[in-house]
Amino acid sequence: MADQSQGASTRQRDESRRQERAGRILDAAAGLILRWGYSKTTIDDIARQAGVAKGTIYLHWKTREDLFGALLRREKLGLADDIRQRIADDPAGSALRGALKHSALALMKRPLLKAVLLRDLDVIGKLAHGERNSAAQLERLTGFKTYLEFLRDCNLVRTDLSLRSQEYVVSAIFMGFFLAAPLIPEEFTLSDDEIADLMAETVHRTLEPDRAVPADELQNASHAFLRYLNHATKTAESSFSEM
Amino acid sequence: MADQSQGASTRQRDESRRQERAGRILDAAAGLILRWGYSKTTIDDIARQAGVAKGTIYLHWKTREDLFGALLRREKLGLADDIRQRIADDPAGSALRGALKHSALALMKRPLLKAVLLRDLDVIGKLAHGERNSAAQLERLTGFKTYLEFLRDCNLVRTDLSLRSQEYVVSAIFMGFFLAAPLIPEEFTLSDDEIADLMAETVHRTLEPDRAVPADELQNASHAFLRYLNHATKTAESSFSEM
DNA sequence: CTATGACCAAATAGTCTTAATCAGTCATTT
DNA sequence: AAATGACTGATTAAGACTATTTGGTCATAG
Repeated sequence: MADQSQGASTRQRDESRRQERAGRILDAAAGLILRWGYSKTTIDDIARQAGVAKGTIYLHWKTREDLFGALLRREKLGLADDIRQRIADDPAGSALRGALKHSALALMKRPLLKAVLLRDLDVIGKLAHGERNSAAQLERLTGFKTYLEFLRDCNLVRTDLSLRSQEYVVSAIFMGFFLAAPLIPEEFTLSDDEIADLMAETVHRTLEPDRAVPADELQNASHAFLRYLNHATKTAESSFSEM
Repeated sequence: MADQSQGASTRQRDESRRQERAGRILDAAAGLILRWGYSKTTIDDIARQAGVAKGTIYLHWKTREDLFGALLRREKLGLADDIRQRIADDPAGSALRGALKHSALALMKRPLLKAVLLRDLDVIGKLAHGERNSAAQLERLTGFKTYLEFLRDCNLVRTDLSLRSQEYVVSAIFMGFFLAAPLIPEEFTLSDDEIADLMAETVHRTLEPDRAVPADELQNASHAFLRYLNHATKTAESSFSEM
């Protein structure tokens, strides 16, 4: 006999409906967590918001933490996709400055990840806590390091500066432009796009040589960054920890 | 008659002893607050540590908050002095980059103010809380603005960038290099001096024109920054609020 | 076979009472 | 007059107990 009782397409459809429902649940969780914070968001709330019974949620994830882990993972993968999209739409700006600018802009549109990055404890609670120097974060940074090393080999960033320093500079600029916004009095803040552009310019002037870069080298840089993204994506897929 | 019962020199000596004792008390408070945090530091602790009776503390300050206000004020004035000293010792590096570098280095040596800046709540508790957008902070920023405006007038910083953006860039760089250190995994951090130098270089390459600057213009810049410092100092003297 | 929601144990929040601590005062000592 | 530390009232912590909530399960319905 071919199939027991259901056709392959049925099984497939069931699986896709399942995925869609999982997505709805995660959507509900994301919305609630942003509105009420991590610790105040209960499984019952999520079930009600998603229009499923509580038990259904446990058909998808074993524990509450698994659910939030999946949510963060989805956010990270989505972020990586957004960045890839932006880079694809702007191949000219794919050197280091472009990578940072597009990452920043994409990140600003993801309030959950923004909260994680800014360690906005009201929102994420202890979800991403106690993992500050987690293996994943380290791996992410070392992945970034190989990207930077590649850029150095291509002379797409200055080489008269140690790799270590360069890493610190990139991190500091990225975090600074991000963190400054909420800490500065309102009347001094700028729009997301202005911030991203200024960040890009800062990185450019500080770390990139001012020679004109041929298009094919930009392609290389672009590919290297995509490799980094893919690497980061892979580690995100297999781990629960924070950014 | 001349004096009632004590000579002027005696009165003077008493006053200086008084000042010295006030200093000892503030020293004790600073040490305890750094070790145990603001909320866990009691007046009794401070008195014991300073070797005075509790009542004596109230001969100097009306309330606990007054004491901590005085402590913060003293720290701020000391910081300003340190910065002035550094600038005086390095007149060549007194353009914007030097101002930031010296401010950063001076600040790093003042753990209490560093905690306030980094909003290290474990240390400062609610001491500097609820004043985020305080009038003092605003005034400080506007004071900095006039400094920046002066630098623009002298062509000591780029003018092809709005003042507003420039302010944001300076803030972001300053905060970024500061905040990155504790958030980055240990094996990626740098020494204070390295950080300050990188910060200075970043500010230089991002905001300063690369023309060679004559010594007399540097003098001007130096004076302008000292004016800003004096302004900030004055507002610190008259107010209790945070940095 | 899937989805549900009543159900349970465990954790959390709330309530009340008691004990301890602390900021600030002031009578006493030096 | 200056300095002290025992004292006080008010705030906070601790504890004991109860009520509520919540993560997770599972027998049942569809």
